[in-house]
Amino acid sequence: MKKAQGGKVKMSDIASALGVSAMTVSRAFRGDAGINARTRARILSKAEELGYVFDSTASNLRQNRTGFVAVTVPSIENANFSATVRELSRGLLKRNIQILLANTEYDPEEEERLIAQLLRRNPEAIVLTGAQHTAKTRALLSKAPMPVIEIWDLPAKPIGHVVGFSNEASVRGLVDHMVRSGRRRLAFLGGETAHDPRGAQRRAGFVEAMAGHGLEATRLVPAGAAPVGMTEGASGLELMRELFPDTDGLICVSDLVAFGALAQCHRLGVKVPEDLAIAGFGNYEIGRICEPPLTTIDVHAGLIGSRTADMVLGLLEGTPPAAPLRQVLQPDLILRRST
Amino acid sequence: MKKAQGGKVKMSDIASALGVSAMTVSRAFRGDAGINARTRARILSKAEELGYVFDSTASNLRQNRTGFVAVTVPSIENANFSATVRELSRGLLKRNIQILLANTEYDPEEEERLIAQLLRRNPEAIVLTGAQHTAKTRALLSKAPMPVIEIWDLPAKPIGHVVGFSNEASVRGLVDHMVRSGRRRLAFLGGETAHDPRGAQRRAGFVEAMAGHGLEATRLVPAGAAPVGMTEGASGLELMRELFPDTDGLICVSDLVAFGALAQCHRLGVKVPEDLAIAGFGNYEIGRICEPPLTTIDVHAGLIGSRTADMVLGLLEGTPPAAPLRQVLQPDLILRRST
DNA sequence: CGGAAAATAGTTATCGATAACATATTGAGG
DNA sequence: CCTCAATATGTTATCGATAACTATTTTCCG
Repeated sequence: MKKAQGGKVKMSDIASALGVSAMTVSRAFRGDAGINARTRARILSKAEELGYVFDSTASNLRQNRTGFVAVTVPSIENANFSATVRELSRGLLKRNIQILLANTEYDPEEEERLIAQLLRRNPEAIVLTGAQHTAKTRALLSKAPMPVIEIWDLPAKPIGHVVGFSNEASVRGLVDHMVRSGRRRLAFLGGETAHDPRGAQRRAGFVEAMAGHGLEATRLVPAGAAPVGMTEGASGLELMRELFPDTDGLICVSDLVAFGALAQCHRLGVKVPEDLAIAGFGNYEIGRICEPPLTTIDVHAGLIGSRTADMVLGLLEGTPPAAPLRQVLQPDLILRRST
Repeated sequence: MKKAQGGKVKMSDIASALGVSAMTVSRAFRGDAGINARTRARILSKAEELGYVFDSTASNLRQNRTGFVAVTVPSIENANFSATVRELSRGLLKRNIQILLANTEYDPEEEERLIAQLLRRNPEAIVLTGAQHTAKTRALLSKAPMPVIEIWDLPAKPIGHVVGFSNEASVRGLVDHMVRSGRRRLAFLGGETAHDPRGAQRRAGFVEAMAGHGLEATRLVPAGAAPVGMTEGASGLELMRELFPDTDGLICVSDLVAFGALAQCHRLGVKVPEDLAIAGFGNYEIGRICEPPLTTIDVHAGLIGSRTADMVLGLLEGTPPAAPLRQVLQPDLILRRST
């Protein structure tokens, strides 16, 4: 039942059908103040009758506004990132702004290609998850006319605005907790690759925090290339027991990895937390449900999204701020029975 | 370092800088055949020098092509849907087509609002996850000039094209397996609400399959409104034990729910599969890792995405098919130790 | 009732790239 | 040296909505 007839209905069609001008129709659609209520009603009803669909491409060109925001994420399959995207999307919906989504697959080169594509579309703002970019990406974006927001990290040299938290400091909270409860032989699982900057920061935070307690952070277990998930957690636990059999506390780069390790402990008869304390990162739903539930860091992934949405809307409506905005969120330590 | 200078660089600026026409610049950018290689090189290098960024809004208007596809999902946080989106995105990237994403939050009214918005943007195609729509949505889409594809279901009255699988038939496979292994007092957890049509179909499939074995499907346990996850699985198991304590096999509306139930069994000392067999749906990563790993149905969520991408590309390039396309995928039964 | 302000609507030009058509240049063959 | 085709480039009009400006009608006051 596709519209077979050639010409599509446009504003001027409605206008001539009613003997008014196209401009009046345009005004009616935008709810412009200076238009007679009855005229407006006639226009809207005629539009409905003709099956008119507003064409935003024309409007986009004329107004130099597109009404969407470009968003890159390493992987939309990660529940943390998708929570951010969801809240971002929900927040932007208040102003009818939509999201143009791109997956970088944890690859800065791919990110560069995607951003080059996205820029051509004139998004109202560009939101980047992560702070690791190629030089060319940085160059492109620093010249871009729209706001750029890096989220999920606290870059030392931000391109524009920032909504993030400190991965290092968050891990410190976990280490402190483990040490406080008597564990000394701590290991960290994951985050060894340059390809996963957030994981690497968490691992760096681990090393740093251990040093703060006068402990050596020698128990660093690799988990492979990002994205690492439950599968890598399970195999990683085996590797840990092989390399550092005396470990009494394990901090994992994410709850998914921690759960994989926990499940493997189950299979091997390792008691958690008696034999081994396990902590995750990210406060995924699974950490709340599994047995024992996981001690973790809640990074407030959804909040990052909603705060970003608020920041975008603020930037679009108000006057540009003198200095780039930087919003630092405080993750929370969540203590559960796995430690 | 924002571009402070007023005017943005456009094709005609490059053109006049080189003493050629804007048309030639346009041709150079699109790699048009009839253009001198040296001219083209000069244009591209001058564009680089001036920091030119192609403006697709103008191109969109003139060519009546936008280069993006609108996609609605109930929730991007669901790993199954996000896998579909990822593969869809990946597949469309081959032709530089991007995704405009919208979350319906499992609400047909919200879907209607979103689709009305998305339509104004002239997407090249519209992909809807799910087949439950309001009458107005159906009306809007059946008049829409671009291809419409419903995925993840096999609607009786499709709007346009379809890439999906049968939820009912898939659950039948699980029931058959349970019955074959001697279980008779089977329960189904979830899918009772009209708000979650896929869950409802799975539950209907359960009832149907039980009837096929001459068994009564009286053990239907509600899990609450979509989205249901691990939390509802855990509470649902308790409810099941209260309502139907003699149950010996539990089929859950998803792996997440099944895992929640499994974790609760752990806590209550219920042995799986000895006391209770548990099966999930969707083949999420968690089902492979948890202990015991879950019997489930692999619906090939990623494949749905890549097949949809192929279908979209085919529809955009070739001549429109005489009849709407309908691609039916076959989910696989995956047997693991939880049953 | 006169006149100014407010309310309402119309005209024209424009956003930037590109389709469609027109023109200029080159080169090969006779 | 000329013709015709192939190659390379230029001109003009256009996609559809809307900003900026102008014109008309109403309203409301002294």
